[in-house]
Amino acid sequence: MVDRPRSDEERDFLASYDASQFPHPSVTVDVALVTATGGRLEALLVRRGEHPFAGRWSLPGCFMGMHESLDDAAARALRDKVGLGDVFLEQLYTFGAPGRDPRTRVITVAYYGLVDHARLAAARATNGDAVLAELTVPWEGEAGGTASAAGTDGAPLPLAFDHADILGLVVQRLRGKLDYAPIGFELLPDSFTLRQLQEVHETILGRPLNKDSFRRRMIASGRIAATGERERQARHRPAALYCFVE
Amino acid sequence: MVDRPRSDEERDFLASYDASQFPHPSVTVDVALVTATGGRLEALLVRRGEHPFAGRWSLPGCFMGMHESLDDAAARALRDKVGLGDVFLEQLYTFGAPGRDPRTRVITVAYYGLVDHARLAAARATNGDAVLAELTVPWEGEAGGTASAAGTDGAPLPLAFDHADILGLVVQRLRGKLDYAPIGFELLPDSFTLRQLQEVHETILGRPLNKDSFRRRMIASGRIAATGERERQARHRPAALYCFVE
DNA sequence: TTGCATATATCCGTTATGCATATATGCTTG
DNA sequence: CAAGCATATATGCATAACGGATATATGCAA
Repeated sequence: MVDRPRSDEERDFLASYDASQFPHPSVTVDVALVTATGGRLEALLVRRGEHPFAGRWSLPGCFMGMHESLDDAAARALRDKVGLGDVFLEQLYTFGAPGRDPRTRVITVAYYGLVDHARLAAARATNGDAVLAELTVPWEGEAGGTASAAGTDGAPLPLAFDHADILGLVVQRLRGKLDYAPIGFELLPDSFTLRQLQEVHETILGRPLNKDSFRRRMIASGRIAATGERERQARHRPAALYCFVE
Repeated sequence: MVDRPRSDEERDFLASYDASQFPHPSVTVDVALVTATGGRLEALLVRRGEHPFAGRWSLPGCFMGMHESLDDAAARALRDKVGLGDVFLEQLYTFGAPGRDPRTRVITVAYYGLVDHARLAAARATNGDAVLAELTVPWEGEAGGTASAAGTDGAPLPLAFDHADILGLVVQRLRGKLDYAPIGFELLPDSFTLRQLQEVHETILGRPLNKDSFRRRMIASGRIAATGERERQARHRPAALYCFVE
């Protein structure tokens, strides 16, 4: 990181610095892995086997290592707990309310990851403790809605810690970034039709979009390019396939 | 926070939990106090008297207390180090690269605060170790530019830790949020003219804006209301004064 | 009283958008 | 093999947002 010449005096200071003189909070990283499919937003949740919140559902996460960056810790949590690598991952927000973890003071740096549904479903299938939960987030009542999670049978899944707040903020962030950041593409496979992209946008925003205007905006945005291929196996005129560029 | 009935077993688990079994990083909060005036973006920096980075300039900050929220810690840093309260304060990003602090592993939760220039200049005046530095941030080269700070004489002010990155991200965030979040108003006194508001926007964005279109957008936004008062002491037709609503 | 400098209002051409309509095309079905 | 289906793609048009120019208003200074 920052590297510069140091005086002898500063070297002495650093050598005698005692970091343990004050109590330190624990720091964790939690990752909200989100995907969109069939008009639904889904997140991967893992069942907690141990206290606290044993039996409830939580985001995959881990304690920070002393020598890794925050981004690396998030990627590690994803690899170790979900078995996924090479995922779009971005820091979301840091949650540190006293009492959010009943064990001790724990500050968590929340990340969100975006994956296309097929990959996430495959990753979930190899993990017996994980589910893809459907997210419901009301449109922000100023404070920003908290999320509700439901299983495939529609039954509500109780969440651990403040993870409902984290998931709520993820969806809020996606809604806000959608039209100026290339995040919709991360929820689709490498090539996709404009209709698929529109469905992803509508799922995140929770409202229908005008088809023509959406097509025009996307094509004019310069962020997608036609692959020359066409959709297959559709029982109607096949749509052109596009891919994300730049 | 989260409160729910607990089993005896869980109570036992919590009672015997030992948080000190693993090493913990230190956690700090840093606040980038920013204002806009005369076409310049300025941030309040304090001179570090002690190692590490003694003599360099840094953001006001403090170590996290064990029983306060992150927001409370940021407000405390502002109160204790700058003497300011009742400031628009929002979490920005958490920086935790290993080695960003040569003492030990320190993760910092960065906040940004927005104040009108008169208030910030007054606060600075009561603090001999502080300066208002002019910020220069190139338009994001993807990774997001780092900021350069300069004193009133134009001389560059060397920054401590990774605070140049933090300040760079602040400006980037302001640029991104400016047209959908009410942040411009936070940099002005309670009542202001449309030209002042436009200047703030132009300062943050770093480019001139169309005057008529800006007026129309602001008035149509419903976020400002005419106070009925008019500008005074102008050597031309006085502009109507507006205030931020809701 | 006159002129200055800027605020405020009006007008207009261009562009983005919502909406309707027309045409194209791979697949399915008889 | 032909007709029909369902959706993609293209075109046209009314409306609203926007950039830009022009005209008028107004407090202050000379």
